[in-house]
Amino acid sequence: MNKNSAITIFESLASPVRLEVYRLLIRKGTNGMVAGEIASTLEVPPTNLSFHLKALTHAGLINVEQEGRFQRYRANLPLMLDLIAYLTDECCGGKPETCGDFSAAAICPQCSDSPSGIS
Amino acid sequence: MNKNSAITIFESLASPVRLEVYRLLIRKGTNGMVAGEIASTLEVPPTNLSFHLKALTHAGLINVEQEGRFQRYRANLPLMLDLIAYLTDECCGGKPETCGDFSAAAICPQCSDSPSGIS
DNA sequence: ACAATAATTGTAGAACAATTGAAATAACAT
DNA sequence: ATGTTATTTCAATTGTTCTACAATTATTGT
Repeated sequence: MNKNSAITIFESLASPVRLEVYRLLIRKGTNGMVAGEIASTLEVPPTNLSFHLKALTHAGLINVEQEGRFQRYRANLPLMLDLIAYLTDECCGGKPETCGDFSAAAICPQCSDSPSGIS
Repeated sequence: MNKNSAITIFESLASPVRLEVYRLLIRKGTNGMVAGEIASTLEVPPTNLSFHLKALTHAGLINVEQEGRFQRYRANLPLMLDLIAYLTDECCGGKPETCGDFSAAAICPQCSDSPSGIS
């Protein structure tokens, strides 16, 4: 994970259509969905959906696999873990004792080690 | 957390300047930073930084507190937890047995309960 | 009161993203 | 082979966001 990848991911999820696509695919888990199903479920014209699927795929947030004339899309959830790790990389400057009320034990490695960090 | 809040958060972090501000403030933890410090650290003109700080504040990603003529900004890390919970809300349709190789145990509540989910 | 410092607001032009419809590509069925 | 279905690409239009400069507000120090 780096700055450019993170930006691309955030740009991808900053669109209502793409956010709904991503959340839908997370709900569908390993099965995923083919493009047409996504289009009819979310009531987005196929041509527009294709534009958004391309953006999500380019960001790595979803994967695509061909099935005959269908394209099956699946969410890439682990990428979200990388992104969170990138954001909280050097939380509290790596000094747990300064974390105090930062209140993000569940997300910040340093806060978890802090005396006031709730595990 | 709802769709509009999530969109606003993603839009906020989709800008290189704002992403760097947010990461910088996470590193600074509870101390935070005043606007001028952020501007000089990231080498962004104050007028432009102000524009981005407003967007981040509006999204709830950072908080601001007045200190005399300074404005001290701090990251709101817990909001990130809400966002992640929103994304993974109904992961795998709530059926752990279908999670399979979804490989997101650390982030998806259902996957964590699944036989193949790694805790 | 006056000047200096910290930060924000308003405005305008440039850059970028989203949507649409028409056309193209590719796979399948008859 | 031909027609049909699934999906993507292209081009044009519209709307939004970014940046910079000038002006403004608010606080502090003399």
